[in-house]
Amino acid sequence: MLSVCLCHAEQAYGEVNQLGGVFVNGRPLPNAIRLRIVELAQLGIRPCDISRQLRVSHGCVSKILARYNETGSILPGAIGGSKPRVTTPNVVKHIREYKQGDPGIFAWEIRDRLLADNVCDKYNVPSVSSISRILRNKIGNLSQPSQYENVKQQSSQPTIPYNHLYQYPYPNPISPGSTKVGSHHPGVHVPTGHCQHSQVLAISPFCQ
DNA sequence: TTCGTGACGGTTGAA
DNA sequence: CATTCAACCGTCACG
Repeated sequence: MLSVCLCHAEQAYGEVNQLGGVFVNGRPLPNAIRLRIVELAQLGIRPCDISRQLRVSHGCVSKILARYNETGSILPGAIGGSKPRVTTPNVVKHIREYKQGDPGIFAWEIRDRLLADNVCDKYNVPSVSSISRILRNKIGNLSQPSQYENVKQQSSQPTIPYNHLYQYPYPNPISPGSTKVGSHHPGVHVPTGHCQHSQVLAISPFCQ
């Protein structure tokens, strides 16, 4: 019971599951635990045992392991936000082109051109304020915004990959979070490294 | 017994 | 600035 690392006031709150484990409803498990799940699995421990040992539901263990096998990342998916409704990648691309062709162009002019060029129709053309926001947020310095349209990659490496404020113990920069496809060696690439020799089960190499 | 799955109640964050 | 709402979360229970 008192083996859990409550080091700090951390997120000592939350709810307790059937196995006695602490979790925060709606929030991802801490990276430290996600990492342990993968590590134990690589050690040959069965998912059902991992579940009991870490007190994480087997459904969750199953999900995290499956995701790791697929993407090579232990990180949770991107939560929140909303998909572009009118601001599709294609629209953004055109706006960028218009802006590059005429840096002094007004948002309303861009809007007109989107319609004129049939990039959008009157039902899905972005509002002028949306266009302004696009110019500000996505285009900003139109110096050399990389030609390729990495549809959803662009926001993956601004600063820290995940949770800057959320009080998760962040032991190490697991997989860079973004370039998931990079390591397609599931089962060879667990970013251990810091778990020296001490038994992997020690729960608090990184409290705090 | 183990494990995949999906409903559920929850949080997040770009638009 | 506040609101929307679709994305993801982990747990639980079923099969």
